[in-house]
Amino acid sequence: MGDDDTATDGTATDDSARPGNVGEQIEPLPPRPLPVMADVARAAGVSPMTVSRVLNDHPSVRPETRERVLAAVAELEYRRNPAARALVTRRSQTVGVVAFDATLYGQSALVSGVEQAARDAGYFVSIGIVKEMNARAIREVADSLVAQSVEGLVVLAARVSALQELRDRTVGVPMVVAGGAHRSGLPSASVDQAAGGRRATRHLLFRGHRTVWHVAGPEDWDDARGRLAGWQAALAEAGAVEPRVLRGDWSTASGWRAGVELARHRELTAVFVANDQMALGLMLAMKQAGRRVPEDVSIVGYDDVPEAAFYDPPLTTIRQDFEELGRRSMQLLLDAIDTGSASSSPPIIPEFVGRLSTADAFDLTAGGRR
Amino acid sequence: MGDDDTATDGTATDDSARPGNVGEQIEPLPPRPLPVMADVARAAGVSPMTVSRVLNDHPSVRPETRERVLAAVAELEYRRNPAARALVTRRSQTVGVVAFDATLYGQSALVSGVEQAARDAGYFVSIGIVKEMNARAIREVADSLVAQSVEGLVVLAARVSALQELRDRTVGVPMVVAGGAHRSGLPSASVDQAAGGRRATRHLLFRGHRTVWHVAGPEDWDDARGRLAGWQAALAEAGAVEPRVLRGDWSTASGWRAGVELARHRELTAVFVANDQMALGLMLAMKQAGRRVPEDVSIVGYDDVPEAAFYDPPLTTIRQDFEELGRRSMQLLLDAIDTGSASSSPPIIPEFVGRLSTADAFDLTAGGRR
DNA sequence: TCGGCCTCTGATAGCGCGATCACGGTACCA
DNA sequence: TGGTACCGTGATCGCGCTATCAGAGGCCGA
Repeated sequence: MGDDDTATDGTATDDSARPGNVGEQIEPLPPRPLPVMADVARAAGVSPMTVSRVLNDHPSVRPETRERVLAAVAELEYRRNPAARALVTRRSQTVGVVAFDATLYGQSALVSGVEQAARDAGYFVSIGIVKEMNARAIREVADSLVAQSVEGLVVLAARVSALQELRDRTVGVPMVVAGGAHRSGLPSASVDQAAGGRRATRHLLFRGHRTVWHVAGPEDWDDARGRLAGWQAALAEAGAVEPRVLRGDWSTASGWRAGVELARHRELTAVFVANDQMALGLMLAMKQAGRRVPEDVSIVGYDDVPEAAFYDPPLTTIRQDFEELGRRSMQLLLDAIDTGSASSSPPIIPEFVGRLSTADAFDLTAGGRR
Repeated sequence: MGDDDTATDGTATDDSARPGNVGEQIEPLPPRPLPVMADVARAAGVSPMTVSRVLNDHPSVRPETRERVLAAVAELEYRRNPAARALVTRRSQTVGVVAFDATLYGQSALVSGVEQAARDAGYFVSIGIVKEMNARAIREVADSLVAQSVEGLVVLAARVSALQELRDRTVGVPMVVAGGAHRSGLPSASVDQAAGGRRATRHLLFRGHRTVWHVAGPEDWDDARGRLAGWQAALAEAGAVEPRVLRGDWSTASGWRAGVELARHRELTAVFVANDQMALGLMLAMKQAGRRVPEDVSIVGYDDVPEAAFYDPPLTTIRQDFEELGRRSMQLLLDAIDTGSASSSPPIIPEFVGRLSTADAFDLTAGGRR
């Protein structure tokens, strides 16, 4: 191929089996003769500068000149070299996205929204996925993205503790958080989780349930905290007793475990679960324990994943518009890139979606079965 | 794309409020005084070239010189400018991923696998999401990624027709397909879908079911074709009659619709569904129609999404290792980038996961209900 | 008729890095 | 001791593009 692989020489070549860090061996690819701006300029009979102006939509170019240039561009199938462009403009036209476990529905939906908004704005999206959502891992990924010259970062719904640490030691580019980050002090676009939690809980209370149990998400996720706070607020305003909180980790399995535990509480008639996946697990555990949904136990989930309408029974839940959230985050980031100062956008109010997993608490009010 | 938006001409300056395409006004960001290689060189008392060599792990640098340089790098928090680097090496260290609806479990899991493998290899991942999986949309996104100088592309499990068209008009960089693409002639890493389909079907036949119905994925997805072919093969080798194929679009809703239709066939006792989501919808439809799972109807899904173990009943399914598939695709792509010639890797054999959605066909063999 | 100004275009000079070649030094052999 | 072989290092140049400024030409009003 190309050539070299400079390691030749070698008496003591130590070059192989080197851990993949800073250096990495970069062999130039065999040069394909791509046209450059000068080629276009020649073909169009103008100077390279004029070609540049045309491609940048600079106003002061005569229409016919522009035409000639564009014709030459099309003819040669010319494309600007983004590296050369980035070198001189100091703009990479790229933003980074830090995601946690892209297979979580919320995360992947956010990625979609962010990607779409970025594309619309002429930006590329470079993605980094962290296995564990702690500050060190996030920082590591964020740094690598920054090293790649992203102009800004979107961090997808992360742990509060991690965000706080991120806020303290800046990464060098604007950063926004998609999803809850109220307490982190970082600019963010978010959903009003407390409103969602309140809505879910009120629905169950209005249905006649004496109180509502809650299976929360991990303690240090802002989203989880908001939903929990909303649940507490709704119980308080109704004068209902607040049962002990159970914790899950968003996974279906953790919801099932919570369900196994909750099924022992025979007096329980209503549960608000902090996401749909956990609600699915919880419903299974309940049914396995002989408690029917919704006849014996009413359940409300959160997110409205596409499958939720087809759970058995179809799940009453709170819908978050993740794509919109992604778009807003991106808009915030673009503003921050342009103006240098980032702000937060007002929270999106989530939407109640009534399905069949909740029922009136007839039995209780009528003193029936329990 | 030629690009342009030639419509300018307009005597009057029409430069504001222009739709965000090629041109985009690029204003330079306020220059932050980042250190450059010369700064490091000065600090270390060497020439820029030596700094470059150290950072590229070039062998011929005296260890103590290297130390000095690395100390200076750390001191100044120097990071190489990737644009400048890319300009001269002609390597962007970036690969593109074209995904279709990132919220599909398979797609997002693939993204995870690809990202991880790319990161391990020192590459960045730029993502493009297509709304519709046709050749035009894919090509558009692929072109934009190529315009961004990605060194290669991974296309996630796409439609056969789209791939064929892609193969014919090359995009200019190596491309591999993650997921089925046997028939497309493009290099790919894939799962042996036929083996999976056969396994699922055989399981049901061995359980005593006279035959097995199939809810397939979209006709022009290679994955869907493979599973269907495996199903047909298993039926044929067992001498079972082959029922009419139903089609879904991978969505839970489409599975439910298929279920509504299948529930009318009272003689039906076993269904192999081409993915778990559709299986979920189908199970609900069956139950709504009064057919119990698995007592009346046995169901096998495909994918083993994390929720499948908590469906009601827990779903027997075929597990695909998406992350491994993503890694292999990336490896293939890296090979293609290095050697210029792409190959396919041997298909991964999916794994059978037995759960509770399938039962022996007692009734049938005993001539019982139907 | 001329100067001034606007419109359009081009020449030049980097952006920050790595490839190349040249060069001073040391080690080694005859 | 001289020559040869490196080894480690630096000077120079160019990657492809855009910012800047200068300049050619045309238009207008004085």
